[in-house]
Amino acid sequence: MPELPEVETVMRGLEPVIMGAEITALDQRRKNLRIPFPDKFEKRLKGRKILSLRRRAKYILIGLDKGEILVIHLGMSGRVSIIPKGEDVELEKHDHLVLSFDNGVTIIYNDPRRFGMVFLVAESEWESHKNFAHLGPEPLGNDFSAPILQARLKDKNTSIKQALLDQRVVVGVGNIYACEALFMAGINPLKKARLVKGAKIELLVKAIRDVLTRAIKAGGSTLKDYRHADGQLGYFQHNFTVYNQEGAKCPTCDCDINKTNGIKRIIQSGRSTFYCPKKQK
DNA sequence: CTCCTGTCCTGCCGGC
DNA sequence: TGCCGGCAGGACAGGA
Repeated sequence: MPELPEVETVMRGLEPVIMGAEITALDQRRKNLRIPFPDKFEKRLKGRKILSLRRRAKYILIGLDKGEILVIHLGMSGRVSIIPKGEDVELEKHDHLVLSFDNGVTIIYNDPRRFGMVFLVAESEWESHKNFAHLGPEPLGNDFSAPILQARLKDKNTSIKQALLDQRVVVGVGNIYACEALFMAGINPLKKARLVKGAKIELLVKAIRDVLTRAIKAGGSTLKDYRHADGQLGYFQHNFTVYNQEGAKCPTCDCDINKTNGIKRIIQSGRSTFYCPKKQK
């Protein structure tokens, strides 16, 4: 599920609720997700105060006192729910972690497919940790620009679509926003990455930034009191232009009039790509 | 090295 | 109604 904007939204939703609070209990309801939960997990969390919340790529980093970071990755189907003080905690299927805080709030991590990860890493070592060491630039940060993207694409023999999904090239872009950004930039997803350059790179950088920024805004606007009505963070409805729009008319050209049949769906590396063959050359 | 495929897991949807 | 195949927003290991 979640790409950068959804992860950012979850983090922003958690921040005002748990910042400064102390963890009083952990109910760990199974032993692993994709990877095992940390040894002595509750012991290491209990009594810890939340000092910071950050996002890196699609990871949420929750800084604890005593020098450890609680790292959460939502995988494909992870969700976080906030149960406010005074409300009953009713557990549902696939609720794997239940964190209680001294301010009365409860946080639940739910993940049906269990592709997510939750682990601890020392504050001083997280950047060299194997999950973070090879990550590319943040697309909304200063280290993401046309020259930098071009440098990372120039030796890539794969398609531009697959290159954008490679977290070493740029982080946070997943299947949906890769499709959307390529559409905005007018680039064919099948085009070889190394052949995307010049003005097209400029357009692509702008498209990636725009599409992610707009999605974060949409996510933020769905956060009512920093959570959905049902308490869930992480899922919100977007209107995608091409993603999941197979057969629809492309909004910016007359592709379906000349019976090219509008938005097309193809498979690249086993994953769906949606695009307009007329607009995206 | 790079690139591609298979795999982890459950839920949902459409076709028969 | 039930069963089955296909597909789903991610990321990794392993093989070519």
